[in-house]
Amino acid sequence: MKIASFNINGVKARIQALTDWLDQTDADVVVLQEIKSIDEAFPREHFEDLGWMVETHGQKGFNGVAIFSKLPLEDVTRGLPGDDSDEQARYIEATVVGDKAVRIAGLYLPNGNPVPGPKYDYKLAWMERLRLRAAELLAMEMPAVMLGDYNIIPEARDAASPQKWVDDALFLPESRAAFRTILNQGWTEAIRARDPWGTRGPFTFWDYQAGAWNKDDGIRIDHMLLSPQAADLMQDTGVDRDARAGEKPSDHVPVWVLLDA
DNA sequence: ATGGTTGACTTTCAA
Repeated sequence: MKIASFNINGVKARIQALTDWLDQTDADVVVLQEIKSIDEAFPREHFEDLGWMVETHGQKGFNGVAIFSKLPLEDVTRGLPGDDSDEQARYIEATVVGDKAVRIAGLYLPNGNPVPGPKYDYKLAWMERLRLRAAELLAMEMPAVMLGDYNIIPEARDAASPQKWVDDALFLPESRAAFRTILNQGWTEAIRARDPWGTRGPFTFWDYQAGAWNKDDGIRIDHMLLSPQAADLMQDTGVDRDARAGEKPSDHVPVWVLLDA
């Protein structure tokens, strides 16, 4: 079972680029972030006609997540537990049944800028709720993957120019500590499991501004966390960097992990 | 060089 994540930065603007990428990936399951669409306006039939089962959790204008699958989906839930007053659409879960059942959580973690302020407070509060949900997923003792746009630069080597990010919500010590606390529950970060000693990158995001892509001035903020039962099944993982070089690209590229499941 | 670009959806915010 190949599982991928892609922050598409608007499904309407990205329908061609997303369709082209889906056509050449051999993923079985794809989680999407920043669909920037309400459920009723999502081009569901376009993707269903391409063979995908489509589950969305959208909102007007911003945010919004989705799961596409070519395998059966069960027990779909929308929203991150822990705050009934939270109206931002950033989290969706489903169980995908291949040779084995895998619980998939697709997430779009808050950006948190500017710091300090209510947006940063919301980011940290959201991460605390994610920590609690992550512990519940681990307690299931089944293959589980939490993946998406974490808006966290875990370490200096995950940025081409780390000094540019020292005051940014993506790289502040409190943000990184909250991410590390979740990891230390027992999750395995897929990319680092493949390449634990890598010195720089691989990057998953390049700003549209200031020629960041042409200078390879990127950061690694899209992550895949595997439960121990999922980590035991990992066969390969990677980043589809070429997606940033196409026509009208997203500012993120897809990341993926292959499980023996 | 304190800029620059993109998307959704409106005269501006979010990233």
